[in-house]
Amino acid sequence: MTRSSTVTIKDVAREAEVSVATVSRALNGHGNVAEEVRKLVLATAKRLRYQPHAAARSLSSRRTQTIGVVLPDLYGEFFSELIRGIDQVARARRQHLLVSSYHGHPEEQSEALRTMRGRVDGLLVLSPYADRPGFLTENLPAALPVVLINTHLPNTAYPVLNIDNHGGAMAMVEHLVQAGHRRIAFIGGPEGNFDAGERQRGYLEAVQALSPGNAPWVLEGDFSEASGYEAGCRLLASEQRPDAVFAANDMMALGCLFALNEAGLRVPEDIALAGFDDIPLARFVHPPLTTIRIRIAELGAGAMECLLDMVQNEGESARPTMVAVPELIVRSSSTGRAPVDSS
Amino acid sequence: MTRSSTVTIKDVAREAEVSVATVSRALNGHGNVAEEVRKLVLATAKRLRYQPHAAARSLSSRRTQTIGVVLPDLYGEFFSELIRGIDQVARARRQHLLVSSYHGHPEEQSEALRTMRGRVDGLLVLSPYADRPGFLTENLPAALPVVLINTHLPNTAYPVLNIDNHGGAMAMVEHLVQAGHRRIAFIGGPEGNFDAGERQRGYLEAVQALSPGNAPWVLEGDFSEASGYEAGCRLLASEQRPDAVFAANDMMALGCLFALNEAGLRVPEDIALAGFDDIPLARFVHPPLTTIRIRIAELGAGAMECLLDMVQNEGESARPTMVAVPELIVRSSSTGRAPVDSS
DNA sequence: CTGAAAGCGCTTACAG
DNA sequence: CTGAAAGCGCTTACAG
Repeated sequence: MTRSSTVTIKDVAREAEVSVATVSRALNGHGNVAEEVRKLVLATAKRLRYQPHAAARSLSSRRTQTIGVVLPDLYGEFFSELIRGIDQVARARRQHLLVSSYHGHPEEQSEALRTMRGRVDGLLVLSPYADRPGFLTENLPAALPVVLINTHLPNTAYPVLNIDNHGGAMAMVEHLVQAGHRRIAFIGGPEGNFDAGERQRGYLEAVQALSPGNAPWVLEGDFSEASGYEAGCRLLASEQRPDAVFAANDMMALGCLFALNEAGLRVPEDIALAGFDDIPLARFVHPPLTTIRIRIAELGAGAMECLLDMVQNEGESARPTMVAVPELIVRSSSTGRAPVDSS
Repeated sequence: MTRSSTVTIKDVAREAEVSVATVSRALNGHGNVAEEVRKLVLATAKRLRYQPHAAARSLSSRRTQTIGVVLPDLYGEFFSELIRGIDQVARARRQHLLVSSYHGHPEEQSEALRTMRGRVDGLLVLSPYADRPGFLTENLPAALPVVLINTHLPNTAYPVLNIDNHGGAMAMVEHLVQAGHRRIAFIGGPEGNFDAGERQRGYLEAVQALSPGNAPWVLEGDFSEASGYEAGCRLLASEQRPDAVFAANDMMALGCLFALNEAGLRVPEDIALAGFDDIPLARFVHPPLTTIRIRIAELGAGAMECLLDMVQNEGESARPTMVAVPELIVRSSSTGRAPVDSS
């Protein structure tokens, strides 16, 4: 009556009347074991409900079969989606996932990185602090494979998977112009936010390229619904209304929509509206919101694939920087025609 | 120039000119180390950027500082919230989180449980298969502390944290009755779903107790928006309309709302409506939906606290079954008065 | 208070 | 193909 908790490789060896080395080899599928013996060992292990002790195996094999995922938070749709993608790949490739979130100070995060030693074969990192000099290199073993997600870290040796915010914003402006809108205002995101900056840069470039007669028109915002509402009010107070408003994220677009509704303007007949992110709410509001969708799960899955390739190839970085391509989602908030006289 | 990846306790010992035993004791805060020596060791470890190897430590100390979280999925608001609560406690108590999701067959899940050996000090389990005989006991070391979440497993030795679906449904019916509604219809959830069953049981009991003159009125549903819509249509086709509709979840309530809107009925003036779950959308629809909120993050946090107490107390189950208390969220979909002549 | 040594449960050259 | 043995990097009785 051995309890499953205490069955070790020794027990299996004794029971099968072979050495522990042979048990190890048979269980790990090393070719050099006689077929007879292999079968016996496997059967014995199964009968005894033997389960290798992960820590012991890690210690001698230097492999943990575990990937660490370092995120700023575990909450919300973005991270939920990201983890879903990561988890899919992890399961398919039989890896465990050690998640580590932090919120606090950089020191706390450094600590989180350091305690990963001996726990993981590689690390997926999404951190606002990743671009600090030494943050990664000083806290991580030099040999540990690392893949960065949505991190702006130029000249790094680590592969980085980013979201093409710039391209997404350009695609949106292009759509709005094609729909007949000329004067397109933009509600920006928080100062210093990289995603927000890239979206704005895309807007500015696209307007210049596709609607050169109209000067860009940028309103301040901070990604909150309230800031979108305020921007909408400012827009309404201006002497000449734009044909369309493009908000740097959906929440601000919804706030703006609220302001437009209050003022009795119809969307998209009087003014078109677009956002960025494709949050679940986007398709439930009236009118449903044109926006940019990012396949976040795919981003996570891609990062995980890349990382596992590195782990298997002993750190040889398989691919360089990659990018998640955003997708334009056209809904009715933008499909109305712009006033003909506006061009 | 030792690289941080290769600094071991031996290096620290050599550098500080003490034994590895002393280094270990100093680093782990065991009292029996001279203050002088302790300081020297700590300084040396810091200077060398020493980081203990987790697997080695686990192997000899039989502690991993890691809790395994076994969930059916990592996706969606429920799991996102649950993990958030679990993570909060984990961080506060300096534990790592090994997440394991599965979707597939019970065998796959058994395998997931078994590979936890040597990786975790305890397990948080939310599994539709947990009530199968032997599913837990046969795949887990008998000594491993386990806490079950939202699992219907009677007579188990494991602590279980459940959601009080029954009480929540009763509270909702009570609210509707107090708001003046008498004939209250119920849209049920999927056959065999425990949560759905409990909600329905709560509805039936409360109607019998609080509105004895009116027979219960249960419509079929399966938690999908579409099934809520269909139920709404069936309701509209019946000869006598109910005063209120209570759907077993919010998605069905929204589907029902859509059907009522189509038919030109006003909510709550013509018919009141309520759901269960308090999904984010619930407060954004018109009218905002009265519903039941479950503090999922608190559920996760409570489970984690309970589990960590068990781990620290060597498996002594601190508390028995506990329950997450739902909260009634009254919004305008239910606040209208029922027709006076209906009672 | 400190050190030498055994041991945790595996894997993996090294011989044969 | 197989086994004896060293070793992975720690912790922890056991002596002193």
